[in-house]
Amino acid sequence: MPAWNPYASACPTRLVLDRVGDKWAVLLLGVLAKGPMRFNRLRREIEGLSQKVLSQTLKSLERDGLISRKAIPTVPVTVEYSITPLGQTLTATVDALRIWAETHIEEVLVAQKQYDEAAALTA
Amino acid sequence: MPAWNPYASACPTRLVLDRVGDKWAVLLLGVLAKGPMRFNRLRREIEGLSQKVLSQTLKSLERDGLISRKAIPTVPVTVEYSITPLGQTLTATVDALRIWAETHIEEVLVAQKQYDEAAALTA
DNA sequence: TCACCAAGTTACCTAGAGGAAACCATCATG
DNA sequence: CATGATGGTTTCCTCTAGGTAACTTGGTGA
Repeated sequence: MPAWNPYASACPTRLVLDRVGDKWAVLLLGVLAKGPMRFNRLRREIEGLSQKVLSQTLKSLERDGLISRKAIPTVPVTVEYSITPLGQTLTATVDALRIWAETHIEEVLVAQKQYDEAAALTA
Repeated sequence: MPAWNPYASACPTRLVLDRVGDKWAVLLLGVLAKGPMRFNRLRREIEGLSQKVLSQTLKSLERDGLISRKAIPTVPVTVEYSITPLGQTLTATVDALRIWAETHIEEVLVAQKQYDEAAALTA
């Protein structure tokens, strides 16, 4: 195993953090983890997500092998997106993060409150 | 527990993803997990990190209660940053992500290669 | 013929993140 | 007196992510 260098874009840590740090990518993986879905359905399901960004995000997720795209020759053609086994393993891991957040959010909020109050005194 | 809404900035999921998606924040947590460190030492340790962003990132991490700041009245004054117990639990969780990345990077790279080759054919 | 669905692409614009580098205060040393 | 260390703040500038909205392609039905 090479010494991973987080500054290099090729570092796997950076790759996964890029995905995980992307709000829409996480949301998409979460939705698709529940079952396959078509393009416009995803758009309606995830409020606030524009066509452009949806298209971009789906592409990069597909490129990473986390989701797969299947064009079905209906008329008009429908395109179904589904999560891959690889994508499944990632959502499982991201879930650990979600659980951390739900477990510790109170502590974070308390810390923020204290910090802000202390800052208010100084100002 | 309320139904967490990932669109709201108050959603804990978004909060933790904001931190985790921040390259420098993750790097800082990683370094501080190994032991306390002073400002300028951090700057030298983490190549490419500007003073401004270091300062900003340390502040937000401190505000979230993930690290703590201690000014020591030496001369010139030294400021020591260290990870909190709360921060420790987060780094442990983020490690799961790092492990996912190291475990599955090969699959992702293969997927990307296949995707790019297929795209090259179409073009 | 016109209108409408699908799934995108493209052009345009703007706000914000982040880098570079200068500036600040304090004290000690040469 | 000037320089260098400490730990920052401030200004300026650039670059890109992402939003809006219009356009595309192809086929179907009114």
